[in-house]
Amino acid sequence: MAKLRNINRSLPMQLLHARESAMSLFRPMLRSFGITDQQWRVIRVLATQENVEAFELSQQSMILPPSLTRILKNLEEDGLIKRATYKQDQRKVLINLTAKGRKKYRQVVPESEKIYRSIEKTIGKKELDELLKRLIYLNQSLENE
Amino acid sequence: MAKLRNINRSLPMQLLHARESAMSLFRPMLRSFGITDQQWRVIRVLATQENVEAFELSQQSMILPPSLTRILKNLEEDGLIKRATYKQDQRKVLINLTAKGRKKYRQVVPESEKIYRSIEKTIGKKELDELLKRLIYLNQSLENE
DNA sequence: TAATATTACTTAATATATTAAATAAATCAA
DNA sequence: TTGATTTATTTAATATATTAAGTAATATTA
Repeated sequence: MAKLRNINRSLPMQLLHARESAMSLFRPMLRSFGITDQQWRVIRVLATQENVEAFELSQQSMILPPSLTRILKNLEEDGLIKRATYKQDQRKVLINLTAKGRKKYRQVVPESEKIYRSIEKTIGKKELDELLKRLIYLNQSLENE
Repeated sequence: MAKLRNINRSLPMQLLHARESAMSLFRPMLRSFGITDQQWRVIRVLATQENVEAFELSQQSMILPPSLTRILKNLEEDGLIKRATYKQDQRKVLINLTAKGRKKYRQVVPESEKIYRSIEKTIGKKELDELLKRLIYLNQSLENE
């Protein structure tokens, strides 16, 4: 039978594995704050920018527009974000954190950093930097395909 | 306000980005064969082993048991896999590819390898090997946390 | 050996992912 | 300036992810 590379040599599988290994460290913490992984991705983007358009937010949080629509609906119901239509272009939606959303961000940040530093300690800062550098290079390379 | 590391320095985000960049190259091909990413993960595990237990398959395909239950149901309906209960332990389910499933595997493998080689060409074999090595190291390190 | 605990898997409920189609506002072209 | 096209977002439909709870079979233990 035709043979495929071993699963250990599969880049997509190793990336999935690594992502899961990493997120499994953050997930319980995020849940303890009542938010999902994706909600946190949205919040952290909004924490450093104001009046972010949905498409821009979609890109930065790596969440496709249809998923983002629902996530924003839930975050809005929870009072963490608010939407406003952009007057100059009524198609666009501008999104911002509410005071409650910013508070949530401030609460999560130190816990997140704590976990991140424990990862850094486990594999070593040098190794982590090296890995990040190569991931960024991969992302840039595959983007211009 | 408390500040979080830039998103470019976030390992989980870069891993997600990389995974998406990679999968976006494979996805259209898989869809053209009528299978999802996850179905392909299941099929490729089954292609090299017989009578795989559900839990084992779950581990190797990186799919949680509840998701796997549904995926197996769909694959069974499509006639690509078959389930059998293990006589010695009636709790267990043994899963195998059908002839149709093996045919699907044989059809996808060369296309998959083609894409993989194009990635290899884009970022360079050496760089890819280096990245894989570091990902495997990360996975092993985080596993024993 | 009957009560209890564990194991392997499935169901259920809610959230997200993916693809296609729909909608409404803005832009373009004849 | 109106009809066609594009843009930004949402709906819809199906598939998967996550967590908790349920079920049936097996293993343990008093």
